[in-house]
Amino acid sequence: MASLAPPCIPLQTHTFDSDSTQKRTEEWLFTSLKSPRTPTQLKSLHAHVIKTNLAQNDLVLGQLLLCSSLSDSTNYARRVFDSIPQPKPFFYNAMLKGYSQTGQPREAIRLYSLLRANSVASDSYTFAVVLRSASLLGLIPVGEEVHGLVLKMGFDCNLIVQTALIDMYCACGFSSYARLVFDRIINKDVICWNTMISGYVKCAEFGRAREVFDEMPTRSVSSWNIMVDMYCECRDIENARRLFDEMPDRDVVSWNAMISAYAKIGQCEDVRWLFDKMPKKNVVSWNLVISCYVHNGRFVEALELFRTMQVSDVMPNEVTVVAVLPACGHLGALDLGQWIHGYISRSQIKMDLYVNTALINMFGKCGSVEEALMVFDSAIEKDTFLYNTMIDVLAMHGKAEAAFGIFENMRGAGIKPNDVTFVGLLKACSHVGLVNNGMKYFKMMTEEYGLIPKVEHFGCIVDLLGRSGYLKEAHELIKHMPMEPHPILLASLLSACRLHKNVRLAEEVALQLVELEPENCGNYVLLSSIYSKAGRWDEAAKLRRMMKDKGIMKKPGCSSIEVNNGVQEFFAGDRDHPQFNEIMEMLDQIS
DNA sequence: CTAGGGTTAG
Repeated sequence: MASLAPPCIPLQTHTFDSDSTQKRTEEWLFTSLKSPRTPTQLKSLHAHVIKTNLAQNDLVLGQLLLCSSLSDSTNYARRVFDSIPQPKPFFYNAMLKGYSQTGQPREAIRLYSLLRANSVASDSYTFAVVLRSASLLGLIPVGEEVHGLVLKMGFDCNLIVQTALIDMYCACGFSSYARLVFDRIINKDVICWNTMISGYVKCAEFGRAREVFDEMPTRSVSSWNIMVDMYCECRDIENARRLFDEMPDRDVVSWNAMISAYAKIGQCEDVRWLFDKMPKKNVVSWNLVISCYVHNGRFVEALELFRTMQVSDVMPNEVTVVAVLPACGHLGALDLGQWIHGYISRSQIKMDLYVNTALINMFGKCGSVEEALMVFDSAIEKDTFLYNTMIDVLAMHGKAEAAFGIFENMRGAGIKPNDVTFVGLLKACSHVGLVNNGMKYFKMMTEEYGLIPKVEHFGCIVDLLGRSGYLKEAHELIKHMPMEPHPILLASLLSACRLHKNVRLAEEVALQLVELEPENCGNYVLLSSIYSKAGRWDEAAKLRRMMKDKGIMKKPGCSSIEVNNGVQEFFAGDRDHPQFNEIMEMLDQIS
């Protein structure tokens, strides 16, 4: 949920001299509470409310609640709410509104139970908010109870409540109940129609959704957007595009929905073409293109686009930084990563779970374990993803003990490890050769947590055994795995053979590997280097000839560095760089 | 009512 809070404008000065009457203070408070406020401002305003005996004034107090709720300070609002002896129905609604708008449906439902327990009157507004929360949580019992009350109290002519009911029933998977409500409404508005259509889409009843769409007397842009989105979900991009081209008007959402469709299937060119063509872009548009580039390994372009965004009129948000940070990580662009870290602290971007995870991952990939740990320690909320990432970063840097420690913290905090957690732990073991620990975690994962080992886990174990010289055991494990041997496992064993100079097994594995993926140059290179190391030059030469005959090219190695806020990529054997000679001279000097 | 985000074996 995006922050509704700041920019908070400063409070207008108000003096409490003899001139300032109660009325004027009241007016001042009321205006001040119309805009979002920082926690400090709220506190001082609340103090004034109490000091001036305005706590009896329902209007001012209600406005204070509403203001706190909508300034992302629902906790503060709740404290004020709880200090009121008998809150008026309006206060409940203000609180409910806050919970609903800050994405806390669970709290909204809890407050609603309190409202029912205290027999406080509800109105159509209460019902609409509670239904929305129930729909988010899929709480059909609450939804049905509210439906009963709505009928009993005669709110069944209220379009907003009816629409909320349709949404709730569809979110809980009962589209037929929703349809019953829908059919009884006489004067349906566009939102009501749209809710029915999107409800059918949510229940994966695409044919019905289309029927309702075709029946609509008048369609809004959203109606079309829902349909475009529906076809995207069915992976029917042709129909999505047909509808997009057909629709009479397109808004940002329409363009973004279409861009998102192309992004999902990795068509960066179409994504970029639409992005450049759209008349008005918002933050979602930028995020879509950036993340599309990143997901397709086009990190340099992603960073370039991020730079362009900074000089545009759109401000980056949480999603933007989560999208660009992996690009920094992949390119090892620590400077830029650090700059983004600072930028987040300076701006209104919240360090949520996603942002923190992306930061830890980026710092880890860029080699700064210290900064990764700093972000980890400062994270207020920690979930499985965040722990997994931290464990993985420590494993990557050979800090096995620290990784184990984080794992223990995780268990202590009651956060459930998943299969990825164990990939990290096993990786930590294999990097420092802790065979016993590795076996312990492998056992723990299956026996204590009931997780089914995947190729990734076997990969770590093969690596762990192989590196420590248990080549035979590793080979046996691959043979007896419950799944097909992934080429990566064999490649891992092959490099272990090279490490421990076991040419006989290496040959066996390499042949199997070459059979499995004949087009991969790496396998030939590895085997040929094993032959060379063992002094079997003719076999090595034979292999290279074989590669040539099959037309297998060695892929150039690639590395990148940050230069003046840009990222330069280098390919092995690339002599086309304009400053090639200077670079070589510099390299000579360095060595 | 509609669009965007994080961890995974060499």
